[in-house]
Amino acid sequence: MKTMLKTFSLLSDETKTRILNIVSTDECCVCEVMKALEITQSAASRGLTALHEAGFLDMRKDGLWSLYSISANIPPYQSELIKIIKRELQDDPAAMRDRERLAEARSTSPRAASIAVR
Amino acid sequence: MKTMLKTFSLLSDETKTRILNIVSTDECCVCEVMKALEITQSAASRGLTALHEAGFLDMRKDGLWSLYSISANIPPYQSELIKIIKRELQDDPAAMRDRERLAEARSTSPRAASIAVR
DNA sequence: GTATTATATGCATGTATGTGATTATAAGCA
DNA sequence: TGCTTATAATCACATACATGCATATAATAC
Repeated sequence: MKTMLKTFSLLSDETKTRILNIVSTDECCVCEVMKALEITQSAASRGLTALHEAGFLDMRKDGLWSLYSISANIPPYQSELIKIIKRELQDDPAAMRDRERLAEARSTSPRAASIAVR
Repeated sequence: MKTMLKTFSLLSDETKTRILNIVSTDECCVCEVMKALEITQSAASRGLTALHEAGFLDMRKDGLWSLYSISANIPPYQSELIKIIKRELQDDPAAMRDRERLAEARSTSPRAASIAVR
């Protein structure tokens, strides 16, 4: 029960929910999340770390970048929560701007080249 | 988005989650919830009121009693959240005791008679 | 080597919220 | 009219936590 409560607590925070929403689409580094959500580097890093520790996100290092993506092995209830969030944020104005700014950040960041290669 | 975040915040609290879990089975009055969870009357009333205001529970008055039950018309995502909670708490020790004490409270409370009639 | 970039973390602060104790309201009963 | 029971609301307090700022760490480039 404790784990589930912690998860709900995590998702009751707007920043973490918005982060989860954009990372659920594509693997992101910290500075992309920071630019997409227009939040400080500190907030982006902490939000991603928390989602990683809660089991939502995988993390891998690539040079200077820490890359976060939806965890491959996720408990069923977390997977259902992600679905709920993605559906609710589909038409949300703030979330839509997040997605736009993420695309913009991706196309101009130093990572753009390596992303294009994938 | 705000509504969903508020809902997650609500469910990140153990008391409210346990309340929702037992009320999702049967209509309950405040004092039954209080006895089932072994919490104060204050905590039981506040938890039920919060779940009612969030749209999870309906409330009706019957004499001295305030009776709460799962809301008839509930948004899809809330209904999914209830399913998740019920599944996670199925084998939870604390939740199992809650259910046992609820049955006990129901069989001995002044409401026992009116329940039996239903 | 130094400089730059990306990320993580320690610290202090403000806000939100859960809690018990108490009080208020109100219905039913003698 | 009291008296009891059930519930809700107010209050003061404590805890949890999200945040920005500053700093630390680490990898890459020059």
